[in-house]
Amino acid sequence: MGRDRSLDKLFDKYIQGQGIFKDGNALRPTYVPEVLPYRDDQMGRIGSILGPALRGTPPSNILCYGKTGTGKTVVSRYVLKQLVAKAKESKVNFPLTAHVNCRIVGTNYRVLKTLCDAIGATMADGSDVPFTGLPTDEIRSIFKKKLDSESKIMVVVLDEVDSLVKRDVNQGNDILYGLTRMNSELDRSRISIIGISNDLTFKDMLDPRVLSTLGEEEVIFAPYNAVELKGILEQRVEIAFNPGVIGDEGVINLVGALAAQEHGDARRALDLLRTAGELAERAGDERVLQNHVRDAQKVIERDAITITVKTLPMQSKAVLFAVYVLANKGQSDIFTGECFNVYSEIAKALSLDTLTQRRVSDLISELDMLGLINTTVISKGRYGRTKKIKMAVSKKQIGAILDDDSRLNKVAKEIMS
DNA sequence: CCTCCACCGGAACGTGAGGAGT
DNA sequence: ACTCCTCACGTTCCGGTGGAGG
Repeated sequence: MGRDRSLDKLFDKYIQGQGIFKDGNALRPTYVPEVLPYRDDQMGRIGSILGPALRGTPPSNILCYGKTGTGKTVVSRYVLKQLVAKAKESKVNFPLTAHVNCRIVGTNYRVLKTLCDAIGATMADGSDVPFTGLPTDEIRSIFKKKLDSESKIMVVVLDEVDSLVKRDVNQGNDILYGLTRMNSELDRSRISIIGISNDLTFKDMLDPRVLSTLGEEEVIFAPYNAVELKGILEQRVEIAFNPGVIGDEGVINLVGALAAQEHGDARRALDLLRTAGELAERAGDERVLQNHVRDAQKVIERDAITITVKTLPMQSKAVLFAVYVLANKGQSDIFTGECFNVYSEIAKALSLDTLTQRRVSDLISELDMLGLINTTVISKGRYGRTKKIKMAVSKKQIGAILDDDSRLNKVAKEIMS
């Protein structure tokens, strides 16, 4: 088989490390850099709250607030890392730490399981605590016993705690209450908790008893402004890309500007930069240019839409499909009534239950909230009052995604005619 | 100025699935 | 194995309404 010359050259670049990326991980959300710019206030606050741990005094619990991509997670990780390093260096009893993402580990049991793993708590026979099967009480006491035997202070970071409470108000409160109460059941060890939330209103859902202990200290994370975003990007570019790949100052400015529109979301900015880099790499370009960034934004947005549409319940898909069909007929003004009629046909063709118009009206509102369509309530005077519906994303894309669904695909043709 | 359309959107209720408690 | 709760998803019922046409 003959060798493809351009591929050959492309692969060479990887072998010689001459590609776009030097270390793409530096652009991932989990990366903790050596230096964290612009968050001195927050680091100082958290540091001074946790500081007493070095003298063996249990620190207060902390709640961190701020929108997505404002550095809450990375700051807490960073401070804990430094704290442990300092303690080891000074030969004092160093604290234990654990980081739990509550959006992923959503139940009491699994939170405890994560904590057990973090401190190496095991079953009586020395094997790991099982994923499931134990009564929650038992895993709780295993954890307690092990922690107490360590005579240490443990700092637990509960990332995205709000999702815990949102999923199940009662259970969420139980978990938090159980953790905060544990201190009174421990003899030689202490737990302190750092809760991270991007929802300010989440405090309202907390049980007052939980709130009073958990919210002893609060740290607010303001969004990054455009200048700060630029600084962060420059720092990461150094680590992530090979020299000269981002030659153009405009690239960073553009990424910063686009992310600043999204309330200064640093995660978004880094994501954008990474995707732009990947696009450049895939295209075989040697440098990342502004058009790669623009393309990257489109790719990210398109992926987000694809995921929302694909994960839609079947009924909602049918409603969306109805809007799509009407929009494809060249109508720009679609009203609830027509939409419902078309939906009914689709539902019949799909042998789906036909929902009532009232329910469909709610589904339409949901699609609106997801940003897939736009609706406005208007009055047609004599001819009633209704919602005017418009597609909010490109017809082509929606068409392609819905066409991908085998069930919809089958009925698509007969409906469209 | 009044009417009256075609729907909006709140409220209360029904149902089946799934989890916790016992 | 059993009941009891809770929740998501739907339904039924209904009062409310902006403005074109009379």
